[in-house]
Formats: sequence, structure tokens, C-alpha cells
Amino acid sequence: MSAVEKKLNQDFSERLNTSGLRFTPQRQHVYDVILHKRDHPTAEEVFIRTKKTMPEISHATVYNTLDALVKCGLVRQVQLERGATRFCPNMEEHCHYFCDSCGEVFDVPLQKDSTAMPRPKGFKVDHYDIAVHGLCADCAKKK
Amino acid sequence: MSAVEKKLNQDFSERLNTSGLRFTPQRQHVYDVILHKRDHPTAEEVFIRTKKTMPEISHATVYNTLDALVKCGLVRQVQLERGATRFCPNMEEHCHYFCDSCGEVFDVPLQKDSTAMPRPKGFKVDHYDIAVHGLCADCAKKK
DNA sequence: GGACTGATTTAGAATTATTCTAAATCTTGA
DNA sequence: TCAAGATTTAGAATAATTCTAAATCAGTCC
Repeated sequence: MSAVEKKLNQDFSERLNTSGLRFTPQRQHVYDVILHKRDHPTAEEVFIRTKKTMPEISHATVYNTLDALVKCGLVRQVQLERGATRFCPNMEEHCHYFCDSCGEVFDVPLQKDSTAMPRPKGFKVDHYDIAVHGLCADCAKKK
Repeated sequence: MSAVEKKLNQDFSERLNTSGLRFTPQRQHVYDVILHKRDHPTAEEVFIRTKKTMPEISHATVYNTLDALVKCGLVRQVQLERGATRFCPNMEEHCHYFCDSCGEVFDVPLQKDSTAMPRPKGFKVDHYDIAVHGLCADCAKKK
């Protein structure tokens, strides 16, 4: 393992710890897999890819790990269509251009100051899906 | 049926026709149900509500009808969390404030000219989910 | 009106996505 | 070292959605 990789794992470990979670080989492998190919895989796809380097990993662990990564802010959970949830390692503020025909996903950074949002060349926009997540007034009070 | 209702059904029927779809009692009931209580039900919830006035309707028909309504632009399909898809009868440009704790959904109209988006009183924002749907350059060419 | 065509509906099976369960294993701290 | 709690595992269970094949329905052509 290179020095850079060691550093990454240390950061990762600390990130987990601050959320009360442990650094485990399984979590490391899953996170590696997601960072390695920076696309928008489903949990099933992450499972398949992780099996290549860790054949004994289970389904439940992948789900559990993905939830852990989402909880400590290392991965974003993305709902683009009916069916499987996807996961995204890009934690910068960005939006997803999603092709309803082929399923391709394009990340586009949000630029607060520009009036027109840039978009992938040739992309034909049909509609926007904007969801703001958080806590409603009542739930915010309770916490 | 009142004159207003007749008019609505006529509009609905025409809307279906222009998409090559037929106006059927089942579709009418499902659409009624969605318009009546303007929240964000899942397909299962729509199924249950529709059964009250049309007990013999089937699961598949509800799914089929919801897809039809989405296709002809009368209903919006919304993915807010893992699990069931929701449907929204509000076709104005708006975004959804979603409470990750209790699941409440608030519609907020998009106002292009204002700098700060209004939000439900007391809502504590965690993160934005912005998805732009459409066709990528390659797929747009093929169509 | 009757036959034909294709759309729609239905029950139920099948598939897909996700969560749950209980036992085994591992980690950490006393 | 031991106890407590976190994690992992295989597989079962559940939830969400789609598929299938047969039956029904609506509109069109004669």
C-alpha cells in the first residue's frame, strides 16, 4: 500500500469513527470500489464489483456499508428512476443529468453565481427533479 | 356528474387520446383519486384509495395507469427515498422539501427571479437532490 | 350489426430490490 | 482475559414492480 493510500484509509477510518462506526476490511473494499470507478452504481453493482477482490462479502454487508458511507458523508445516495437506488462518490455540490433513454448519468457542478447552468453538450432537457432533504419544523424541534 | 366534472373528464380524455391512449373507467378513477387528495402517494396507496370506489381494480392496472398519466403529463413521478416511488399531481414547476424523519413532503414553487428560494417555515435543510431528466446527445440523435 | 384488431384489464406468478434474523466472529476497553 | 457491543454472514422474509396469458372491451371496416 502506497503512502497516499495509507493516508486515504486513515482519513476514512477517522470519518467512520466520528460517526461511531468501525473501520473494517469490508467497508474499505466497498469504498475502494466506489472511488475507483466514479460512476453511479446500484447496490447490486457495488456488490458484484466488490466480490472481485473480496468474494466472501455478503449482500447485507454491502447495503450496511453503503448506508454507513452515506451516514458519514462519503457517498451520496441518488434516486433517479423507479427501481434500484444508485450511489455517487462525488460529494461536491452538483446535479445529475440523467438520460431517460440509455440511463447515462452526467455530473454537473452547481455554480451559484451563473444564471444559466452549464449542461452536457447536446443534452435535451425534459424536466427537472429537485428535492430538498432535511427535517421539517416539527421533527427538527424533536431532535 | 356536474358540468365542471364533465369538462375535466373531457380534457382528460383528450389528453389520453393525443398520447394514443384510451379513456377508461379505471384511468378515470385513479386520476380522480390522485387529484382529490393532492399529496404524494405511492402506487400502493393509490391502489388502496382507488379500491374504495372501484374494488375490482388490479394492481397492474394502477401501475399501468400511473405510467399513462406520467406519459401524458398529468402526473409527476417522484423519487424521494429508497423504496416506493411516489406520484404528484402538481404539474407546476416546483421542488419538494422532504422530511427525512417523518416523510412529510412540501411543494414549493420555483421562482426563477428570486435569489433565495422560499422554504417551509422551520425546515432544516440537509442537502439538495437535483436531477435533470431528458435525453443525452446520442439518444436525442437516435430519436 | 358483426367480425376483426388492437388496447386494456385481470389474477396471479415472477422478478427485483431491500431488509430482517439469528448465529458466528471480531474489537475494544475494563 | 472477559464482557459488551459492533459487524458480518447466509439465507429467509418482505416490499415494490413487472410480466404473463387469458378475458374483456372499444373502435373500425364492411
